[in-house]
Amino acid sequence: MSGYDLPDFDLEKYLPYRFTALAARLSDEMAKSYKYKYGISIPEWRVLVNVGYAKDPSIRDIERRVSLEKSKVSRAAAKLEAKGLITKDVDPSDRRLLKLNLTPKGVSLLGELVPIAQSFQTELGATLGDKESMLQVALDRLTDKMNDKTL
Amino acid sequence: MSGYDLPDFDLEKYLPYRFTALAARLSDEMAKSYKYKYGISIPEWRVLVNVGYAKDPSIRDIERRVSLEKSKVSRAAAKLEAKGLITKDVDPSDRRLLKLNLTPKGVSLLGELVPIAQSFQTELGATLGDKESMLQVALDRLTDKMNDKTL
DNA sequence: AGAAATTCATTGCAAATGCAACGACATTGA
DNA sequence: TCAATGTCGTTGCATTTGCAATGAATTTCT
Repeated sequence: MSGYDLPDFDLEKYLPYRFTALAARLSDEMAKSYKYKYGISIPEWRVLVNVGYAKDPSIRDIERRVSLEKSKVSRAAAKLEAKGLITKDVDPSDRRLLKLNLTPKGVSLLGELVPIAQSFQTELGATLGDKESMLQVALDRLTDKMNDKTL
Repeated sequence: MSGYDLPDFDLEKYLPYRFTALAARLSDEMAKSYKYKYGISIPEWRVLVNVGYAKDPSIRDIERRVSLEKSKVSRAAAKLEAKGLITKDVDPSDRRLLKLNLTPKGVSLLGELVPIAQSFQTELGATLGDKESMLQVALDRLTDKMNDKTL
């Protein structure tokens, strides 16, 4: 018959595989809404939204929060700065750290982008119905689990 | 006060963001188990497992199933072939397609890798408890939704 | 205090990636 | 039938990425 002599394995339910595929689909779909129109890349969007919605994040903060390599964050931040969307200032209380902040231009761009993200999220919520809160709990659990591993 | 004049937005619950971060954590954690020891990369693992557990997949099939760029699949497949883990044969019924198959060496390697994936999956299942099936349903819904978009 | 170890952000460089272009094959439709 | 269109896998090339190394600042330990 067809098939090899391999252990049973249900690839369709394998979580790392499912999350990876779905995350790529969701991110690419969102990117279509801003990439061409606003000329920013996926890492730039991720950094920008973190600067807007986390308090004074450093490069390292964003690395941890978004699971984005610090060199990637650093380069995305440099591009956002070059575009006049954020500023980078050394943190006076710890001069190793940078405090990233939005410029008025950055605030204005985020103000356009966020509603797009909101409506995408709403759309996803609609397809999930009452399962969304369960999903959020499941994601919390898995995230905590992975945090423990990294300690 | 701190904060900018931005629309309300709960970044912590924003699904594309959550999935992306979690997928990266899960994949990297798994990769630690095989990357060094078996010398294969993440894309190689993904292609290999698809060749093993989907029936005669072509490059294009894998592209769709895994949301992996076809050039990425093509190059991963070339490397797996060079390592003697898979074969690539033109499909006689449609000579544009390749049929990817495991070699005995590939079967043997997958036979070692899959149990590692299994036990990781079991571990994740344990932290999710009875929520795992809900999670799978939620993932199904979102996947279907994204498939509709791409049509 | 001050030497050693740690933490941040940046950068150089080799490797990986994405995208468009290409050749081979298949399908459509006049 | 055969020209036009579409699909599949590969590849060239510019860009992006990851990783290790670096320099600056801080913390830890003796």
